[in-house]
Amino acid sequence: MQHPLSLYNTLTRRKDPFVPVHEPFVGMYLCGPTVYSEAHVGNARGPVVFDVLARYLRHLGYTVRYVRNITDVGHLEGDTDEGEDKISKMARARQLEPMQVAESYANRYHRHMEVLGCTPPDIEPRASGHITEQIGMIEEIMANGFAYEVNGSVYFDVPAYNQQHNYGKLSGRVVEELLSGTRDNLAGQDEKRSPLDFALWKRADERHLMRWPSPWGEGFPGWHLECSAMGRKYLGAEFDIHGGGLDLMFPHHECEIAQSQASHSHTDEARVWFHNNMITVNGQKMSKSVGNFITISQLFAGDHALLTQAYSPMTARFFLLQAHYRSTVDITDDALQAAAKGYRKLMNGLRQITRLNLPEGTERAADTAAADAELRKLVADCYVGLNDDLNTARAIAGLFNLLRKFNGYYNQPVTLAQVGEAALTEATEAYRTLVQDILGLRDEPRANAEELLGLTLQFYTEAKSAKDYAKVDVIRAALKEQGILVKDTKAGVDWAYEE
RNA sequence: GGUGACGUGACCGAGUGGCUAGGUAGAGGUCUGCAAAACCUCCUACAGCGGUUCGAAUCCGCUCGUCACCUCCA
Repeated sequence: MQHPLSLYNTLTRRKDPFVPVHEPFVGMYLCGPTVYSEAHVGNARGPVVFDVLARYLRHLGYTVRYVRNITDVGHLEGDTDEGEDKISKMARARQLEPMQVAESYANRYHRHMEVLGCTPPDIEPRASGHITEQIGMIEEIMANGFAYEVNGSVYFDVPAYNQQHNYGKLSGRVVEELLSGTRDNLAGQDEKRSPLDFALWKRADERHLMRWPSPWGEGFPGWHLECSAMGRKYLGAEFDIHGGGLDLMFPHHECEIAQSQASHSHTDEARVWFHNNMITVNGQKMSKSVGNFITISQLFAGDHALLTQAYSPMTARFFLLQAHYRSTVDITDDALQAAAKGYRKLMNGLRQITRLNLPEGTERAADTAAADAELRKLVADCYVGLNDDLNTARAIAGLFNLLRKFNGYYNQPVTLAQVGEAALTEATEAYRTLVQDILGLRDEPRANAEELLGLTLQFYTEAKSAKDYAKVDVIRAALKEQGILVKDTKAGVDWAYEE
């Protein structure tokens, strides 16, 4: 498959041409949500960007298998090993079954992803459903001498691993430097041989709600393990693209690579490690711990001190895609307002391209070569942007340039006659494809049907009192076409759905 | 402290050794009953100071500033 798509690979620190392991198949894995609280806008960036990547790869003709996990077990609270996992903690606080908490947030996450236009992943495995696989992986790592058991917990032996492999290859870290930087941070880590070691399996204390039997007693899996285990199960020992937020690069993804190397495959799990940058608020990373976050629900409702109004899901998607995924993007009310208008403009273009017909009596120019070439260049620019490390910002800029052309044709049919039919069709189809299929921006109906109906009934009432029965009949018939019955009652005009 | 990024016009935000980014906002114009939309024109910026170069916002150095990771985080 010939195409010039290049992606920046964190592992190689440069843009490399994308070559799948098993063409035409592409396996991609994205670290999904930990379903113990409401997702914020920052959490939406990865899925949106990864969705565009999946859409574009499909557009290029690949058969994509997209896996995104749901983390419903295990992530420790804080950096001590005494913590309880987040879901258990919340469940205890609310007197709920832990899975109830997870399920409820997972459902909400799905709704948000849906309205954000994210195609569901092909497989959405849950950590809790893959305990067996995770235990199996731990056993492999132990058998290879890269993990040890202490008091019912199993730890990954980073120094041992680093003697044969390179721990830190993804994030550019050096084990010696990491060691020197962690000296005063040893509280509660006495079970570990090295402070860099990380848990593969944790013994559950009596308070811990989520627990599973294992060869080492009752416990739960470590926080980096699920992705390695599930990625391997559904995508193979070496798959194509592993994505996630930049803040997962270390230690999470670093540990994933170590686990994969140490257990079985001697691969880096994925060929391309794909990291999106953070959303900032006033220049500072949006994060749960800092508390400067806007939840997705708050954004959609306009329910936040930083927001003057509600912003629709598609506005949010457009806003995210207007920046390149490897840049930080600062979220402000002004920026969102600008995005809302830009998004609308793009949507108006979607309707505009259906109206570009040569008027009766207008002759198409004999030689359209120049105009055709110009139009094709504008289309090509969009793809150049996408191919260059999925630069959606450039692609969108290209779309606006195209749209300006289309609007010009519409205003001045003379100029429309200068361009050939084939080139025009290509361009309008490219516009539609890029906007809807690749960027995944759909037209959100803006008009409120009830209000429009109310307006129509107002005209109906006015026509009636003016005894303009011709108009009255026209309105009634038109509404009947839409399945709406107008009802003249003593109390006034009302309506009902036709039964 | 270690490591790594970044500083673009009123705002957001691409990009790059020489060629218009784009969106939003603002000004003028065309169109229009008024308006809106659209189109045309304008506002032509790259933190500061040096250096390399025929030429740098783009490469190098220094200074200032901001941020990220090193701990749960997309």
